[in-house]
Amino acid sequence: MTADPRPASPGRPKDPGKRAAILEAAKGLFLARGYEGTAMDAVAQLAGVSKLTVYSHFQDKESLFVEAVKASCEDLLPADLFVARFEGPMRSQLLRIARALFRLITSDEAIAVHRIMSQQLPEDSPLPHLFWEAGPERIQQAFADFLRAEAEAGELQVPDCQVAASQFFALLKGEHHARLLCSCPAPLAGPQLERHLEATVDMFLRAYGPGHR
Amino acid sequence: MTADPRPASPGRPKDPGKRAAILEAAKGLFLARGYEGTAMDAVAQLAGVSKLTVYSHFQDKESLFVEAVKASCEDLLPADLFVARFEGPMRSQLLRIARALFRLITSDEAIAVHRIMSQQLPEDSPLPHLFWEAGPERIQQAFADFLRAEAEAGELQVPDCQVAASQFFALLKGEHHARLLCSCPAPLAGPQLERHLEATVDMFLRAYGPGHR
DNA sequence: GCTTTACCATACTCGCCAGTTCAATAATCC
DNA sequence: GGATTATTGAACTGGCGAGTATGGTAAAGC
Repeated sequence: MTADPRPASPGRPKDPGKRAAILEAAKGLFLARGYEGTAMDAVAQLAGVSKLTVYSHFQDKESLFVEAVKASCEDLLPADLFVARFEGPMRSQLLRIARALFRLITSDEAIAVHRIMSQQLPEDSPLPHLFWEAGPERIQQAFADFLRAEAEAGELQVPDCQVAASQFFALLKGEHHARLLCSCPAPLAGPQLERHLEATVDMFLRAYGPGHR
Repeated sequence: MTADPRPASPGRPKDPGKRAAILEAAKGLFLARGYEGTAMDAVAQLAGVSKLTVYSHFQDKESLFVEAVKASCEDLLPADLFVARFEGPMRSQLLRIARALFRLITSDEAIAVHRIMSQQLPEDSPLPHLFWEAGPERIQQAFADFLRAEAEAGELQVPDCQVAASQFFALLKGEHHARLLCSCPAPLAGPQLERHLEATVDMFLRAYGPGHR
């Protein structure tokens, strides 16, 4: 409906390619240097575009910031859910999920977005809710659904799937995620990473595995 | 040794009260408004002091910032360890510890410090390590020691106390801490809070409680 | 008394940056 | 063709804020 191929206005149409380039540049700079640390001139230059063009596509710096962060949030969402297959023993499935999610939430881009959200933004900014519901909330919900299905199949004993999903993510993020946010990372090489994932899954299974009590 | 009552220099000595006032004002403003959002004039005014006095006590804005954040970190440390008493059943003890720690890490000041640490600071800034070792690291270490003692007393079965302590904190922070950081808090009133604490402790006990396997 | 240093108030310099103005050129619709 | 709008480059405005300069007053040691 809004995809009208005939532009309602006469004259030269705006180049959507430029808009995309500006948005891409803004995503990179805002995530890397923060809001204050990013000058509009820098965005224009990186996008290969005049500053006035930036202001013709976006009302002001704050609008551009919001659009850029929104776009980054959507980038992070792996559209396909991670819980497609129901094969193999529970521990292997959980390990596979844990591995994928851990890579996602410790990615440079995810950490950068998380940092942006941790600044104190204007009181009425829509970004926090937007981020939370598009990101953690949605993934956690999908995982809770997975748990519910497995519980009904008798593979798990989970009294409250929401709580269990929340706990799983808390364990998975663990100390390392907090350290990444604080730019105080402990080196987490391959085998240590795998040990962390196993410790997470094993603790989860001791609490909710079949026949635990 | 450095507490020489005789000032080595002649002339009027610096007023340590002023220095403290400046530092106090800086702590408040930096934590509330961030580095960029805080003007030196504002610090001076809030401290009831001339701007030049600020610059006579601290070299520049960045030095003041570092000192203020360092001081805030130390404020957060409850000098007395929380694991003094060994009375009552394990679940009650853990609940008591969880309650105290949760109040600490979700306090306004702790969240503010956490936010500061989440900005991307200059590459070589000493703050992240300083914060981490004075804060989470130390508390977690104390808790690990507590676990070790209990394990030796047969109250718990903990193969790796460091890992277990880390997991306990991850669970305790949980979803709520992340939401606080993102200014996207879910209301966590009294009874829900207590349920969260119980869920945390119960999961921990299922994993490491006596006779779990 | 003298000297030295801390403090105050004000005004100032200077760089950074958001946002605008202007004159010219390019693309598109009629 | 003409009208309309997009885009450009460069110069410009205006505000904010870090850090400094100046001239004066107050407190300490001698």
